[in-house]
Amino acid sequence: MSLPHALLALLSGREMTGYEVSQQFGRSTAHVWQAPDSQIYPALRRLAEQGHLEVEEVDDGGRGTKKRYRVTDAGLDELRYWLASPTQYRRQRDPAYLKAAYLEWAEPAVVRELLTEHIAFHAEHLELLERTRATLLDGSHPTLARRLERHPVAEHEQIVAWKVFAYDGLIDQARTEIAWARRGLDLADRLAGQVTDRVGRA
Amino acid sequence: MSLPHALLALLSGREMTGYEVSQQFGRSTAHVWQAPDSQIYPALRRLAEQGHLEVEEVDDGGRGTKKRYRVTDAGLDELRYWLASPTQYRRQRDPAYLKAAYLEWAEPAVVRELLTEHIAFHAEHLELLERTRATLLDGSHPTLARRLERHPVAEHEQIVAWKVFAYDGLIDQARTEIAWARRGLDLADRLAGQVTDRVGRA
DNA sequence: TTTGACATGTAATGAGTTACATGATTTC
DNA sequence: GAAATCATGTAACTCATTACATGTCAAA
Repeated sequence: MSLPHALLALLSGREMTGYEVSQQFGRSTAHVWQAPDSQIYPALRRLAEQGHLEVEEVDDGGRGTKKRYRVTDAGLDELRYWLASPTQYRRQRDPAYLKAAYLEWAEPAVVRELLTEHIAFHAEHLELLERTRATLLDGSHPTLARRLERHPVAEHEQIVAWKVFAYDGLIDQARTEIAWARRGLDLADRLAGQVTDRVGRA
Repeated sequence: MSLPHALLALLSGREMTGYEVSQQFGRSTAHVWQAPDSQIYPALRRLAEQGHLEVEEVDDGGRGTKKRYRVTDAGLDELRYWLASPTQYRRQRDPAYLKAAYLEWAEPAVVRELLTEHIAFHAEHLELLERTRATLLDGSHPTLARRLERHPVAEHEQIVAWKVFAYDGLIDQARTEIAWARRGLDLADRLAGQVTDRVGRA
């Protein structure tokens, strides 16, 4: 149930239209919380109904109207309340680890493909995370830059530091996954070697 | 959509009643895939309807009947098919990391509590994982022991190795989380120190 | 005698996914 | 002329969660 809080957190940086929010959810916020448009637009409407967001209808030059959302004081209170309430850890559900525990049912080729794809997936993710982390530090992250404008300079270091901290954790996670899958490939080789040995001796 | 596959994987070790399955989902399988009873019983029924499981009604001495489920050949095929199909990586949705990225909105005391709880949660989890890993290696893991009985000795090492591999990954994940949150506590101290400095100088 | 294990679910609700709908404008 | 971007959703469905329901038996 954190989607509304993810939206409040994102909009705490600056006001945005629904479309901009959905764009951010495809870029920066996506690293910690992903959601499709079909969840975002209704969630924004509900937050507005609850008074956590303020809506302004903006004319969009002939092609209809767009809605600009701004966090209200009640919305900021809700954000702080959520940060202070106990974190709801989600149930463990990891398809890759579930598969890993039962790899005795898979052919060696399947095992290798699975682990290779695990590495590829997280390597790509890792690269993206590292690139984004760099933009946080060199000031070229547009959403962060706009966020900082609204805060006194004394607070900037703190704001940046927590964002970098979050990315550091995600980067560590990705590296952990890659290292694990590499050890899995080594294990696959060892197990294959043993089978070969037995066949050779027979 | 991996719950049915988690059930097939678990039942590939030996036949079980619905209750035993739900017990295992509270113990060994839970580390990679958790589900409540209300999901497990209907899922077992659906797997039986699809022919992936075989049901046997067992009289339970006066107190009704229980159902014993056994994986069919079609069920094993489905398990192998699932292992070979591309892993569906789930959308990133981590409340702890979402909070971390916006900790500038939280009081220092809230930050510390959050990170301390993150450490406690994963430390407890880690301990459980390490204890379970040990039982896999010393032969005292009951579900694994029963699974091995049904396989030739030559395959035992392989079966155990993949289970241990999965646990090793989960253990690394838990350690990564703990290390990350510890660095967060250091960061909180550093940021608090700076505020104190400024106040001191003023 | 009450607690916990055994045994199997249903019902209501909420969260999340996939596919689709619509139409303008800008860029290649 | 086609593709991408802007802009906002609905509808149908599946998956997951929480709470509840029901009754027996064994052990403390």
